[in-house]
Amino acid sequence: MVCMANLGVLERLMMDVLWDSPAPLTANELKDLLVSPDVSASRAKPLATTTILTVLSRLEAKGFVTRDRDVRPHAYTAVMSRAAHTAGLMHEVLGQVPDRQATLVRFIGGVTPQEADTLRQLLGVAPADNE
Amino acid sequence: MVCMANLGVLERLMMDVLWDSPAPLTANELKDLLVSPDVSASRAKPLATTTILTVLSRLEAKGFVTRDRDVRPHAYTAVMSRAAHTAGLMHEVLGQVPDRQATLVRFIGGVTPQEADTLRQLLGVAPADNE
DNA sequence: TTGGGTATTCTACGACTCGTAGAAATCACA
DNA sequence: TGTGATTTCTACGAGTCGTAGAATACCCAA
Repeated sequence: MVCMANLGVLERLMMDVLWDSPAPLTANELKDLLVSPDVSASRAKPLATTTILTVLSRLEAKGFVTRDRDVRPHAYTAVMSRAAHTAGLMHEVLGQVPDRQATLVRFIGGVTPQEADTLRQLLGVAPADNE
Repeated sequence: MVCMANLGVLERLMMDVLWDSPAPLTANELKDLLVSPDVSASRAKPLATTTILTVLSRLEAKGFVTRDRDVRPHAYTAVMSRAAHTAGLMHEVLGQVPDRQATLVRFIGGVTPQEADTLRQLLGVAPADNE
C-alpha cells in the first residue's frame, strides 16, 4: 500500500543530490556532493564509495533511479523529478482516505497565502498538460 | 524528519478502526472490529488481545492515540481525526521540498475534477463550468 | 478477605529495512 | 598482463513491526 514513501535518511539525502543535479552522476561525484557545503542536502561524515553504491543499488531496486551501464563509471539519474515524486506522495496519502473532501478542507486550511495563490492560479486557468 | 508517516500495516489498520468509531474503544472491541466484515479496515486472522494492546501502546507512544486509564478496560481514542492526520501528512511531504510551486503544479495536475471543484470552492474561485 | 477471571504490562522473537562498509570480482587501459 | 578504478557480494548492528506468551495487576462475587 504505502510504497513510494519509504526512503531512509541517507536514501533521501542522495535523492536530493540527484534531483539537484542537472546531469547524471557517478557514485563518486555523488559522494563528493554529499559533503560539499554548497549543497543543501549536506552531510558531515564522508561515506565510503561502496556505501554510496549500495544505496544507489537499493534506490534502483526501488525504482527511484536508473543507471546507465554503458558508460564506465555508471551514471545515475533520478527517474522522476522531485516535484513529480512529491506530488505523487501527496496523492498517495490522499488516496488512502475514504473522505477526500474533508481531507482537502484540512489541507487547504493549512496552506500559506502564497500557496493558496498558486493554487488559485492553477485552478483558475484551465487544465492540464500531463505526463 | 519524516515522523507522522511511519505506521505499519497493522498500526494503520487499527487507526482506521479507531477513526471509524464514533466512541472510544477498548482493546477487545477493537479486536472484534478488526475481523468484522462490515468494517472497511478488515482482516482475515483474529489477533491475540495482547497483540492489540501492544500495538495500542505503540500508537500511544507515537502520539496517535490517547487512552483513558480511569475506566477499567482502558478506552482508546484517536488523537487527531483522519482528515487532520492525512492533511498533516500532505503538508509534511510538501514541506520537504524547496520548490513547492512546482510540486503543487504536479499535484493539481493529478486531482480529479471533483477534487478540483472542491479546491476551487475552498479557495474561493469560480468553478470551471464543465459538466 | 480471598479466589478467579479479566485486563494490562513486560519481555521477546523473527522478519525486514537501512546505514555502513570490507572483501571479492570485474573492468579497462597502459 | 598487471594494476588501479569500479562494481558486486556479503554482512553486521541498530531499529521497527507483527506477533504473542508470561507475569503481574485489578476487581468482583462468595
